[in-house]
Amino acid sequence: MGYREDARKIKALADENRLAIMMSLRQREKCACYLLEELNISQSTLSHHMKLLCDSGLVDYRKEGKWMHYSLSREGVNAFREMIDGYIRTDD
Amino acid sequence: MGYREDARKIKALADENRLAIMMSLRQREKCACYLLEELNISQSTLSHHMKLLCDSGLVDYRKEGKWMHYSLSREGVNAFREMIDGYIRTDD
DNA sequence: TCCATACATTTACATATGTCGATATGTATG
DNA sequence: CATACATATCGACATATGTAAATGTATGGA
Repeated sequence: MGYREDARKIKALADENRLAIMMSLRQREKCACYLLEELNISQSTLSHHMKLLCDSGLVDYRKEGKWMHYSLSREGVNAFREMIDGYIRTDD
Repeated sequence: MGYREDARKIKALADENRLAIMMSLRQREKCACYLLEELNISQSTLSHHMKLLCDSGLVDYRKEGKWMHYSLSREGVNAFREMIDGYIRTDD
């Protein structure tokens, strides 16, 4: 069973800065420089967090010139929800 | 904002052994000694994981004599689901 | 009361993770 | 091409986390 992979995806969300990023992305697509102003973290730290979120599939990216635009991935988010549900559903 | 508390709860699920425990508890209530046989971990490690799961609210416990019986908490699980949803919902 | 059983707590340690400064890479613009 | 800007990667470090052995605590039976 692939508990390791699922744990890795859940870990992508298990950090307060990444939760703040997710909340911000719920509104609309944001570029990295915008997120950087919202959060009190360094640019390298933000880049690290965005990599984890993108790798997990929760966040999509779009490169436009010098800018990286990040947004919630509808597919990734739905897959995540179902994955979580597989662990916490109580089968009434 | 309570990102820290939410991150803590999500972390409770972000481990492969704890995911295996959740899958096992989906079937029915289990005592610690039973879980111990299912998982290849030491007794102290299991106890540690159960504490994290109980603290997160996802798992309920019931003490019966020498035995500890663990089960999914319906309330905790529903609260967890909604908490997660608050971060990944895309507001269509 | 003594002992075995079931579980929790403590302690120690190796690995994982979050963080930032420094540096590298890529992109537009003069 | 040189420079500025946006972002990624690297290196180092402190803290968090998962793990198990040893020990502590509670419960029940002989």
